[in-house]
Amino acid sequence: MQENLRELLLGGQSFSWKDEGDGVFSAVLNEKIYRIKSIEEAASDPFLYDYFDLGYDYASAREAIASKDSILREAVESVGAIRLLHQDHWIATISFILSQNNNIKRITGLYNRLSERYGHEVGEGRYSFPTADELSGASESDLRELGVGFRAPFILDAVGKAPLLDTLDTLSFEDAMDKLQTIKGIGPKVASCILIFSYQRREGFPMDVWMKKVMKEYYPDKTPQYFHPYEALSQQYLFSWIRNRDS
DNA sequence: CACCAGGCCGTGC
DNA sequence: GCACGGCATGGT
Repeated sequence: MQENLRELLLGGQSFSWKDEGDGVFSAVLNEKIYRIKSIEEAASDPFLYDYFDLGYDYASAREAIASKDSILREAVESVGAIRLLHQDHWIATISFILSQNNNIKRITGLYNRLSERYGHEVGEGRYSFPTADELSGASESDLRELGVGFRAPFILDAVGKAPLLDTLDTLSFEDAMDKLQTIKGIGPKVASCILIFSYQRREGFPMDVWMKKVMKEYYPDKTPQYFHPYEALSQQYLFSWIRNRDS
């Protein structure tokens, strides 16, 4: 099945990637500028191998999901091959704090402004996303001037609690959810996105406005448990499917 | 002008 | 426990 690199990189899992045209996508990650045109190119790079979760058998997962019901089959066939990224904990946390009551285009803009203002240049005029330490120099009014709005105090709370992010790996999913939600601005939806897209917790099932629509319309009597053991990937397929169909 | 976007917080009941 | 208003900003 055809890899849908555009949906994977620009579809709301990550806000790090830029479309350079001609099928090329670039991002500043791991203190470097990465440029790729296909998933296959990532296999030879240890960082990207891990980032793109290349050790997981997505072909089998996709087939299992598509076989579950006709809606999921439609979603898988229309979206194509996508994955669940394995992003940096800190970057994912701030990214999804920025995402609340916001849209992907504007989230990406805020991500880039934070990088250019508080990150550091890695070459070619491209900037890394700021570390918690780099962001600790920002005041609430500084952040509001950048355009983050009411999320400014949430970002500052996350800066103070950044060490917490290194304590989640050994916890159960529910305990990790609870601990993440001790950071202001992180509720169930944002916490599950962070756990899926940064901690490889495939049992997460984020309920944003798009997924509420899908569940109400197509799964009125179902819970996320219905999609077990592919909650997160099923959710990502349904999210991409409905968003591309209705927007 | 209104309503929406990968929601959450604080308050009231 | 659940319902509801408020919240910054930019797009439609």
